[in-house]
Amino acid sequence: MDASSIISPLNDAQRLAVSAPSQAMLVLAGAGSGKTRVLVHRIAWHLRINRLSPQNILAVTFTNKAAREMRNRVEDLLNISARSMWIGTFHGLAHRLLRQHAKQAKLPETFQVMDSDDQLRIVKRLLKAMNIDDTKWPPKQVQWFINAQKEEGIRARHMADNGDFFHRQMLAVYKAYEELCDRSGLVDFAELLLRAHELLRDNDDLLNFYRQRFQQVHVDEFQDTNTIQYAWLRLLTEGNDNLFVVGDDDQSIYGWRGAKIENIFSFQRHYPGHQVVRLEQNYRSSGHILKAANILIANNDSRMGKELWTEAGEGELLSLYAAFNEQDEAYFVVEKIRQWVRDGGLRSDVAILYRSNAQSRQFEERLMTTGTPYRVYGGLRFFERMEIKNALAYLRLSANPHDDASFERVVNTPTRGIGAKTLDDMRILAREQALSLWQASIAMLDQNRLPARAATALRGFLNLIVQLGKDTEGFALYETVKHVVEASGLIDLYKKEKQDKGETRVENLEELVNAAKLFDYDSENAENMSELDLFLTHAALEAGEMQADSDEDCVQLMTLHSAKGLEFKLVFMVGMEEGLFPSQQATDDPGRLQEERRLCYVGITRAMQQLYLTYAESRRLYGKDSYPRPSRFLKEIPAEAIHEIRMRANVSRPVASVGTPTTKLGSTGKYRLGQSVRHEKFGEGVVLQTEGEGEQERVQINFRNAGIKWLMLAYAKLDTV
DNA sequence: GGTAAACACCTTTTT
DNA sequence: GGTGTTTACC
Repeated sequence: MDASSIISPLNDAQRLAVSAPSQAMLVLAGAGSGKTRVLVHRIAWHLRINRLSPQNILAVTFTNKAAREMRNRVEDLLNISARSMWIGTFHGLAHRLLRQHAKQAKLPETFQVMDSDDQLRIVKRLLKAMNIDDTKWPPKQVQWFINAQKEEGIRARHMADNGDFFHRQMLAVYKAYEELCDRSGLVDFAELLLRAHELLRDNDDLLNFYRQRFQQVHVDEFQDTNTIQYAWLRLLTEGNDNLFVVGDDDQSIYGWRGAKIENIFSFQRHYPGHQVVRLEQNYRSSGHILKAANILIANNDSRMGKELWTEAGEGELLSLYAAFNEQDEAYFVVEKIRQWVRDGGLRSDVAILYRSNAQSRQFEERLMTTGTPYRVYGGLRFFERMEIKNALAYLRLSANPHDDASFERVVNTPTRGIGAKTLDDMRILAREQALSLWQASIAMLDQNRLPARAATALRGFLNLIVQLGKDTEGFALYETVKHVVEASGLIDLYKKEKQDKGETRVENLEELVNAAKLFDYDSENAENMSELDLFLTHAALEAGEMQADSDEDCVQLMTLHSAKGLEFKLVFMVGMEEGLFPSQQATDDPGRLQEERRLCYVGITRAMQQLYLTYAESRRLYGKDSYPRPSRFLKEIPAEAIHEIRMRANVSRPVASVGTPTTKLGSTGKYRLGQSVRHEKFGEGVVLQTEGEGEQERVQINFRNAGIKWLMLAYAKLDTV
């Protein structure tokens, strides 16, 4: 393979980025402009043209999926094995560094990664143990505080008491949390990054080794990096100017979880010799869609600046539909989808995108009643399920009994008579003497500090854990897992649970055994971890798919956030209302509002062929009726790119469109605009207007099947739905 | 220790 | 209004 074959499938801007000499490079890649392609070809360029070995390449992404894709595409393009190339997520790579240099990182060899659920449990427990009021210091907020500090590289010992009691308590918990994690050999997600940073920062020889090894460093989705991630990248590359970052400031939608869009600006300061390349040619969407996206995002300030264009034609106009309420909205959307399918379209080419998960319900119901297959993204993932986490806790305990998080989790699951009192005493002892719960239990048993019954129960548990380890010696991984889920009593526990739920739990545990069987133990990259350790790490670092992939052709339902990076021929952006999108909390903060606008930009640019925007003039929100105004983003999209859809009955709507909604109430107040009603003969419908009073009061109703009718309230038999 | 009632919550999410 | 979590009670 020569230069031309790496370069020829690229456009001018892509080519410029891929073939540039080694230097700091910022590639501003608009939506659908081929950013992954540029990364992959850039790596190929280094390997083939600059004759770098795969070991000299580092490539960092945010998700395992993106890492896998990049690796596969490099392998496909060059027809090589990219195994020895460090491609992975920030967390995955940090973990790898820590495993390899556990000692220098001041970690026990057996350290385990915990997920945010484990972390939250630990915080809750600490609050209780420290007698801190969890209404004034909510566990979630404490967790957030700890992670935010770590992401800024700040440890508890770096923080001064600023005299504020609230802050002092936070700090105290942070400190206790760090101690507990150290004692238990537990590392949370933020800790992976922070410790990997400290490891390189404090060990010159290590740092030099890796700086020499990684001759080219590539970063995907650079706009999503947080402080510590960027600091880590700088350690590895500053002075060498070998940092190649790809990102899009207009698609930065994770500021709320610590992503620093400013890193893009800092990059330009920190790497003065850098070059900027803009990828603006879009290969995804048609003209009107791009125009809408461009004009919308132009309302933001302090952008790097970028305008998408396409060689494809104008395409179809965007469509705007004003629904009466959320049911009508769902009805409309699903009808359009059915039409699409009738016209030969695939359901999997269709996405319904919403701002918040709660909005999915209406659409699910409608899809269900029409028998349209669909798939909802989000929710619990495989390794996050309770039964799976319980099974993993047993496995972790048998590998490392000092893992307090796992100990707490299963000490009394299934119930074995170890009650709150016993545990409380144990926690106090553990805290006072800085012991793990495991050590504390042994101490209490040795000192006969427990009533006979509790002592027997606790001894039983300790023996069980030890026995699990002994029994499974020499077992294959899946045999170990199988033995543990059975011998721990988990299978029996869930078999007894009420039919439906228990059954799926047992199935999931069986699936876990299966996952262990399929687990690909890559001993080369194992960093002297056992297969079990590696499996447990895999479970924490990669929580797995949301649900089993069905091969059925499904309509895709997801939040705007999870749609990032995906594309669909037909897209519905629903709930385009003030208070929903942009969300209420964002409306009074210009910074957050701009992030909402970027989110809208992300949504629009998901659409390849057709984009529908919908909003409801009335919506039940938290059990109350609301009459939201249409989203400001609708007004920002140029009118000439939008086609406004009229009602199905083809009657001009009684309600004002974009602007103030008519919220005139009928005199009875019973039939409000947008109210769903049922009529004996005409079926279900929606109230459009009311007029008159008392005997003369009439309502206009749009019946789903019978069309629009005026009915006298005095005679019509109407029920509210 | 398991269930039912009371209660708080209510963006977005990956590792 | 719907859901998940804590509390109260048997």
